Amino acid sequence: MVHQDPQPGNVKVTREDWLNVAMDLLISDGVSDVKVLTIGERLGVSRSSFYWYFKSRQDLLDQLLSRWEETNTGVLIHHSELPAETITEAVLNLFRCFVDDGGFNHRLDFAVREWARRDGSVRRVIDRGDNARHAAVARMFERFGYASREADIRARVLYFQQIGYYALDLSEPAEERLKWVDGYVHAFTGVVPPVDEVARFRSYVLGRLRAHGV
Amino acid sequence: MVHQDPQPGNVKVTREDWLNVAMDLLISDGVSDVKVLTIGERLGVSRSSFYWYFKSRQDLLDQLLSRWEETNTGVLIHHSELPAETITEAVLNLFRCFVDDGGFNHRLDFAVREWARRDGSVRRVIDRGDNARHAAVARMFERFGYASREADIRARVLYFQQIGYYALDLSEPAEERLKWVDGYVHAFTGVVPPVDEVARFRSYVLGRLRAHGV
DNA sequence: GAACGATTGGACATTTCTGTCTAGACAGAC
DNA sequence: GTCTGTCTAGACAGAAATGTCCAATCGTTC
Repeated sequence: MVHQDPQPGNVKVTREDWLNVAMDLLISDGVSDVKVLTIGERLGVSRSSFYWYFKSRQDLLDQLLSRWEETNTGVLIHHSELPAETITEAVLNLFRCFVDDGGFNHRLDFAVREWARRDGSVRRVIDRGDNARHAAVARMFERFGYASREADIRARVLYFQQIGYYALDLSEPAEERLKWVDGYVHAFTGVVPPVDEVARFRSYVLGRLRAHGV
Repeated sequence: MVHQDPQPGNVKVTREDWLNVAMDLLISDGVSDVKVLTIGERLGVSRSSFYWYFKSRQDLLDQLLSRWEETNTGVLIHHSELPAETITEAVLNLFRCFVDDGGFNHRLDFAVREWARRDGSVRRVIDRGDNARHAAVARMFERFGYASREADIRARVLYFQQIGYYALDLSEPAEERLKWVDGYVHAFTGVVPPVDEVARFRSYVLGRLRAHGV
């Protein structure tokens, strides 16, 4: 929305502005509502100048998909590789990316998944991401001595369950969701998490909440 | 598609025909592609006669949502209540509704979930269904002696994971998926399933597949 | 301060939907 | 056999989208 260095000539918005508003629309309303007219109206700019920056609507959508690919999957993999003393701590570290603001954006993830249901090329991009995510979580379990097959299954249960949670689109307040954390960790790892690990996670989440004034 | 008893007069299609084709479209292409023209073309009938049977497109959509409500949730709850000797057998019984043809239709479920993301009234119907499903699975765990809190969490892990599996929309062949069954049951219940229970489930699924000539 | 060129706006064409209106077709009742 | 009520087709209107064309605008450069 902010134009760092105003371009020469009669410029009102940049290509980035178009992309940012398009991304917001994709997340909140789905790909079918990413419309040139709507974005133009939000930017206070004529619809036709869109075609200066993009070849077509499809061109814009391709850019959005590239953006998605760079964000969510990378964040999740990074968190799965965070150093930890125990498997339970590793799982709690992974959970952090689901509560971090700059972390995993589940609404974006589902907007893209929905899109993929009707577009084969998007489907392929998603499959690549899901495989990478599952493999990263499985490696996390293996690092703590789980045999390859068990690590694979536990990674499936953990990752699929997390995606399922977002698929349901529950609007559970964070305090409510926190109540179940130790239970989840136990179910995912087969190990009861030490109380101090869980306490550390709880205060991390609550701190985040306060920092953003919820 | 079949007209049991041909209606009097100049009748080509019935209200049911319109609804069936609309449901197929909802499942395969999503609610935004449930279009009067498209359905009419598939039925080989003029678009305008749609308005004889339905007040408007919205009227048709309301009917589709009612149909969904009657099917998926009921099937899942029924399977969660099937008699079993052990918790592992009970979980395997529940799994059956995910492989049965007349069972849980996951593509329909996601078509409706996607729809709910942009329609508050649909959202409320879905929430009701999800609560009922989760409660049914939790009751299943309680029946086998799990304490209320643990039953609740295990129900979440199981149900959310299953929904997550379908959210990913993997196209895993049944044989591949079957490989992990005992691991899943173990992760969900904390109990290693007896080999004969798993074998019974396997042959049930494979029998189903053969019966439908896949 | 005039020319330049990167943007922008408005008019136009086209497609794809929903919904309305009216005349016609067709089986069965009389 | 005509009448009646139940569907059906086609013409029309209108909204919402995408994409094209060309003239207008406004810093920058010379």
